Amino acid sequence: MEGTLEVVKNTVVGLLKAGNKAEEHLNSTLKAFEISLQQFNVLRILRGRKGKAANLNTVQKRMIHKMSNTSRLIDKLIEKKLVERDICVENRRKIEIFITKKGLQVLEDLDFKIQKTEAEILSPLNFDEQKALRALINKITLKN
Amino acid sequence: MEGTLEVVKNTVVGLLKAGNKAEEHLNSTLKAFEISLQQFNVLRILRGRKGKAANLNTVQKRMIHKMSNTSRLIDKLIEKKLVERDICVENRRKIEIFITKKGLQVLEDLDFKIQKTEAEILSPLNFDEQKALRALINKITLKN
DNA sequence: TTATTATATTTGTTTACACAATATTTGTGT
DNA sequence: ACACAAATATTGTGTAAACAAATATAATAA
Repeated sequence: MEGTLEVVKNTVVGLLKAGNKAEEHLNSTLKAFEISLQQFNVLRILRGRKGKAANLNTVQKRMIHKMSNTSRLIDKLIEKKLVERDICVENRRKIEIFITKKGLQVLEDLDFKIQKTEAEILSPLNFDEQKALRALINKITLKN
Repeated sequence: MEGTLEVVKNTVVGLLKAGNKAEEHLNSTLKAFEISLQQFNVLRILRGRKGKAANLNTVQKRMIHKMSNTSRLIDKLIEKKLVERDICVENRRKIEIFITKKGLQVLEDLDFKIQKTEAEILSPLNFDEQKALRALINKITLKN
């Protein structure tokens, strides 16, 4: 009979491995574009805002990696002219970030390749299994 | 009707987020012991060898993060006297790494705390769900 | 044997991360 | 209004990561 502790441990280790494997896959796809997964993710968040700006705080909360210096990540995207940064007029502590046309273009160029990579990552699972996995993962992530 | 692409994308993003969340949890538990998750993982791999040495290659293959410079990670563990390194006599290219008594002691001190953290990570799931998650994740990880 | 190729690990270097400290602006209480 | 606390973002600094290049040993072929 399998012990509870073992299941927990193996599941967590598996989760870490699966996450890292997915990350490696995606990073290797993104590498040709000289863009990191974190940067890509921020771009996608900004695209999701449909033109509206987002302040750093909001971006940070939605990021995959809860890194502490999002400022510098944004700096890198600005250097590449993929996003722009303004000071928020209502609250001058905040800044507003939005994606540029070039940023949108880069995302468009990437979309198909990333879709393919994502599909590859989940290829061992059929559609129902993918949905099941997502449901389980959401329970973990959304709670707390 | 939900599109396939959306499911794939959301599942992958969820996987990344869940993995990173778990990593943060574990790292914060390990922080007090001034040991990183990667280092901890290597220690657990070595403990699993029950005294037998492992060469770097083997360790690297079992690691969660497929980082390119495991040498320096081992250096850190040696500095802390948690592992030792010998040159393999049969094949002097290889090195043999094994965990010290101090390393085993540190792991023992950590075991309960890590168990608790792991349980916390999976706490939104009941036992059957945890097993289901593990099965799905294993399919992803073991393939390829 | 000698040259060539493959394997295993280490080292150099650039870049990114973690964490703390520091502005800067806003909100609150007296 | 003023002092003090909270919110928001940036910067400084040490450490670890990514990636390539180098080293050392072993295996193979000519």
